[in-house]
Amino acid sequence: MSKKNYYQDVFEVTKLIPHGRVSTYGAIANYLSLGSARMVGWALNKSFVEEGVPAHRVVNRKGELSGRIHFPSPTMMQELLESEGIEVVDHVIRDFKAKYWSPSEALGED
DNA sequence: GGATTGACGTCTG
DNA sequence: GCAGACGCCAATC
Repeated sequence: MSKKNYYQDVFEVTKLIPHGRVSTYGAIANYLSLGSARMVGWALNKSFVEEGVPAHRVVNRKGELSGRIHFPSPTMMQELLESEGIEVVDHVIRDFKAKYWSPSEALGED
């Protein structure tokens, strides 16, 4: 079994998100060719079983913390993002486009 | 084993 | 430009 499960790939990509950056479900889904952004969200739902997965850095295309409700605390996600220097207003990332990080950037990380 | 749901995204009206 | 509906694919009930 050299190939990991698709959600394991989601964990890996999510872990690759730099500090102070955020990514979207669609970007990861597109990068992993999952075909559905929902798969990413569902996979991240299991991310709690896996440690070291900054699921709080993953938001929807609108930059909204749509998954905050699945966290131990609905404010934990925002607190974590603010702790990384990401401004969050009304559960929405400010300058989301500027904080946006694409998994493709991991290729030329260097 | 079928129907529903789900941390979303894109299209059409 | 905003709102509503549909599609994705897998897991859970």
